[in-house]
Amino acid sequence: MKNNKPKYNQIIEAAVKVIAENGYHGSQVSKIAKAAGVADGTIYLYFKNKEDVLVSVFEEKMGEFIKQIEESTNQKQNANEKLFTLIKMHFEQLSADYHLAIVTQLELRQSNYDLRIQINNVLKRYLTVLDNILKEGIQQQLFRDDLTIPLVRQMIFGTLDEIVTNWVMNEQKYDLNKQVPAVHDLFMKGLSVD
Amino acid sequence: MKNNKPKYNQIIEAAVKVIAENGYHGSQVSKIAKAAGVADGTIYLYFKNKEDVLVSVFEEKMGEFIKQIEESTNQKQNANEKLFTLIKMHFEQLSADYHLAIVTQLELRQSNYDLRIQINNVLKRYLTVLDNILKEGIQQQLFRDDLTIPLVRQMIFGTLDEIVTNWVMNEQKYDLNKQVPAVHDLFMKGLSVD
Amino acid sequence: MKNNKPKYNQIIEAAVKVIAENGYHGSQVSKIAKAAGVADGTIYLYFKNKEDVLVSVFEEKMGEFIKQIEESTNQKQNANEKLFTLIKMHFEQLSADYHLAIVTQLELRQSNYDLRIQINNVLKRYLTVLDNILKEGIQQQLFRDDLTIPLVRQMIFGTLDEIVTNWVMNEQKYDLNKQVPAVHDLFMKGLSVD
Amino acid sequence: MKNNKPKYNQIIEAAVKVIAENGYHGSQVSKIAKAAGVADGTIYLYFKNKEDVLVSVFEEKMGEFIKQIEESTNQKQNANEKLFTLIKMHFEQLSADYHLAIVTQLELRQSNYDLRIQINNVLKRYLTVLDNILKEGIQQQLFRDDLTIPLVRQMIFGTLDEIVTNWVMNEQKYDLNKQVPAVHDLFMKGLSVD
DNA sequence: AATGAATGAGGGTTCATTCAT
DNA sequence: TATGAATGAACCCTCATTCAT
Repeated sequence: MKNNKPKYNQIIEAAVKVIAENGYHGSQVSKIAKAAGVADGTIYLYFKNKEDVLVSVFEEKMGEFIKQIEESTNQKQNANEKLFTLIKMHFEQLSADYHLAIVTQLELRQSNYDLRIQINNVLKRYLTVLDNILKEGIQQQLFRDDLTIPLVRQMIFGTLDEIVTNWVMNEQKYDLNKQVPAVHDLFMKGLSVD
Repeated sequence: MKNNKPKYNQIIEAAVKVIAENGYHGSQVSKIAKAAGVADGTIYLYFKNKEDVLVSVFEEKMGEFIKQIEESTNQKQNANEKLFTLIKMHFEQLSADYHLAIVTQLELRQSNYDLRIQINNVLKRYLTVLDNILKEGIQQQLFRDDLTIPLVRQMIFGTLDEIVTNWVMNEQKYDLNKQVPAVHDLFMKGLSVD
Repeated sequence: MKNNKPKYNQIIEAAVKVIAENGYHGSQVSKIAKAAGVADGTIYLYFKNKEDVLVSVFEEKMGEFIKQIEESTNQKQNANEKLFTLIKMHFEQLSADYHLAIVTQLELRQSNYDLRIQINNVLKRYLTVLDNILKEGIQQQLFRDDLTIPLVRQMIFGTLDEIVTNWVMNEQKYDLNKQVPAVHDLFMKGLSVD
Repeated sequence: MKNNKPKYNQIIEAAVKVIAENGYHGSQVSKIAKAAGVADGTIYLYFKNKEDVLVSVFEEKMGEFIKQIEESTNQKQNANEKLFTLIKMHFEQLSADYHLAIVTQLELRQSNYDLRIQINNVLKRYLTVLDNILKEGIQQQLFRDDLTIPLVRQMIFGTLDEIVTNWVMNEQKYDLNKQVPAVHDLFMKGLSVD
């Protein structure tokens, strides 16, 4: 198992730090290696190439990110609360990890098409969580039954992602966590007065 | 005036085509020049450097994109219809220009931080249009008066952007325009049953 | 005749100014053209190529420089006075023309081998003046008759050139003209005590 | 230590050869690398950039050149003999190294202002040797005590440099070493008959 | 397993020169 | 004569990857 090798994790952690501090294009393999305390060549004993390092960063970090959301939402009984928890956990985790937020929202987006395909694969698990909450909400008659699930999923994910990106680009000046109720309320009630 | 110079436009059009077909990192200056039917050096008579070409592509294309949305929404009387028109025009224009959709949704996002800052400046006009519709809707008592405008704006933009990006990444297999009423409905009514 | 064309001289004068202010490598044809108030292409109506401009600058300016020295030394009766006058005129003329001194001592030396060959041709007239003074001095029994003329010529030219170059590189902080008697004295008497 | 790295010296030697044979402007990094038997990128493991290679060539070669002169003159007892030895060593060393003479006398002078500043710094050691000989000569009452040392230093250096440059530009057709006594004699006795 | 010196392909940009007007 | 827009060849440097030790 990859993850049990200590150097593997050293490299992943170093990569997050280096990318957050130097940007995607300022993160040479040699810089990551140095930050990880290994030789350049050692990177290639644990990763196929540089792209594999970046994908792995995303997989490891987003895997944990999604796992936390899964576990937290599972503890809630109804879809409404689950949605609230998902939003809360999404904002909370990225608020808590300064480096990670920069890396996922800004830097890894500069990767090429192929890398983004792989990133999307990782995100599928997140989208599945969302889909399940939506289905459950409809069954529980908390959500409208005429909703197109993929569309709603895109709305929710697009919104959360946009909000976090804006927050990161504004140098994280305000408290993201305070937005949770308003965002949840917006999803639930929409714009209309009645 | 920049725009009246035919070579300027030739280069812009060539850049869109080359970037759409070769990806951001596969779009060398020489490739763009060849596609535009000019010499490499000619690029530098019209643009400061390669980045300036890319910024200009975005400015010209998104400028027109936003102008169309502004004009169309201005012809509508109430905020509800304006929002509908905005969504419709957003999807319509990107549906209609295969290359442009790829470039704006996928390729230009791979640009570095500085370029993305400039891209965001161009998008401000779009966000202003959105903000004005929202303010108008609240005044007209069509939208709830407890809405946080920046948040709603982020929701709408994030959603539309995510939907278009998904459509492009799915190789534009389905008809984006058919989604307009559902998206509009989603924004208006939210998820709740009542 | 080249010299009667006003544009020819405009370009020469512009070249001296531009090279003095921007250095050899910062003096593009377009910059010289602009300073001369002509179009880039016009340069090529009066000069074969850029190198020809630079050679012509040297020819024109050094031609006048040497002519002044020839005329002044011719008015002196003996070789000793002629040598004194040559040194005086050499320093005087370069002291008086700030731009010219920079161009001849520093910038044109950065030219390539071929250009320097042509520069040396221009300097031959100067060296001939020197040789004649030396021959005359020997005939007049003012100078030792065992002198090797080419060697002495190289000593005198090398010395004057080195002194002026040092003065230019020290940003012309001291008065070059005050050095004339000491330099002349040095040439005449050498280092020995007796 | 730089000098113990074999590649460092390979590159220096290759640079001298390439510059001597192709001229300053014909000496691309790739050409130097090829001549040194290393990859282009290897140059940048040992030198900051191309200019650093050229400065280092001058530092290494002139450093050795000056060291030889220092050691040889130190073995002589009086200033007169030291001056003779300095001239002799100056001519001897450049006579002995065909490539080096071309590089120092012709090609490196085509470098830009910044590089020439650094070259001048290297030469300061040579000028100090000269100054010390002059001071010693005055103390020993072998040289006139009314000499202005900087001026005499400029005369001697300017003369030697001009003589060697002429010899190189004449394709080294005559024996430079035979000139030593005459040059020394000229410095000592000057031009005057008495 | 680990090292790190060495590799070498690849591209944005400048600028002397040309030529249609 | 004069223009100046257009040309396109030329080059330094970076950095992901390899491989002998």
